[in-house]
Amino acid sequence: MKNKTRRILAIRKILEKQSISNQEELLDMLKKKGFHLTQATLSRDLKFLRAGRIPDPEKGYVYFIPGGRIEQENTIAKESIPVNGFLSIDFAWHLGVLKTLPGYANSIASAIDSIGSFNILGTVAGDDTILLIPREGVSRNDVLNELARLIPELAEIV
Amino acid sequence: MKNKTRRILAIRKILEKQSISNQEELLDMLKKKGFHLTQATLSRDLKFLRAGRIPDPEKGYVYFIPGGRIEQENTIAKESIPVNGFLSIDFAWHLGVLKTLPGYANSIASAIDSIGSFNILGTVAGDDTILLIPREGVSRNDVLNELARLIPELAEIV
DNA sequence: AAAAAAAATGTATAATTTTGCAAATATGTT
DNA sequence: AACATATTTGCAAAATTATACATTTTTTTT
Repeated sequence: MKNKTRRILAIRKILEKQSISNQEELLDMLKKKGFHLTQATLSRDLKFLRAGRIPDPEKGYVYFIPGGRIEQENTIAKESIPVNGFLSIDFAWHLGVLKTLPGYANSIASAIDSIGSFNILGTVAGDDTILLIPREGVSRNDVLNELARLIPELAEIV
Repeated sequence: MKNKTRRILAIRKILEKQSISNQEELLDMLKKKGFHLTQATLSRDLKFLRAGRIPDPEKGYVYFIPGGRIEQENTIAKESIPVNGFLSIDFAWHLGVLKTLPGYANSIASAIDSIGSFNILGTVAGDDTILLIPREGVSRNDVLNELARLIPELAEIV
């Protein structure tokens, strides 16, 4: 099934970059890229991707993928940003969840790791979220106090 | 030629209000409204209007007019935008673990974040896996219900 | 108003896309 | 591994959409 996945990603990439006006055309491109499939499968792939087709003055009709989510994220960022990108922290059970500006999670997480706190077992960072795992028996306040060394804003709420 | 104009407007109005999945269907509606035309003309009208068609979980395929109802839902939208690439969800303890197609985790996670659910504290995305942290006291079903807004497939199992 | 030009439409058909079904692959279970 | 389940895919055919061409209708020009 890895095949389908790679293909789907390739299709998305192609559609985002070029103007494709029918499936036959896209099929050729995919074949040149080494994918082996039929038009029927391609039709299903496009459905899976929710790729639509819209009339176009130039090419007659053109396929497109709705939702450029990735681009939107890029524009949202970089604005009223606190220097370090930290946004908030919450706890659920024993876990801490930090929210950051998109793309900041890793650097903040690694900063947290670097303080080598005995109280903080480790962190897992995504793009804009950090999962923080405290050692057993460590209170939320303990964690907040540790973090306050890195994140001044926290000093106020501890 | 006044005819064409009235018809074009009627088509636009219909497409903005209802989900039409093919030209035959739209043709019937127009005929009931007193317009007399063939599918060929309708095809030309749709091209004139730049009306596109995109895959839809409900009706298979749905026509839309750029700038109209669906388009807005898909682009701007505070409303739920269906996401692609979702594969499965499981729970371990209080944590949800979503599997996605490779490379999709981040976009789906960010879609989840964007609905701003009080129930969902945050997510952490890898390449094809998302860790979802619910707020304390939130049930699995609560989470599933939130997610169903983004992932139509979930509506069935909730 | 007649002639010429342009636009709109239907018919028939071509082009394109979708899908039912069966076979092949892959995944999950015991 | 062997069996059961589920997913993916190709093939062929159906369904849908687009268009070449001829004809009619509308608009413009004289």
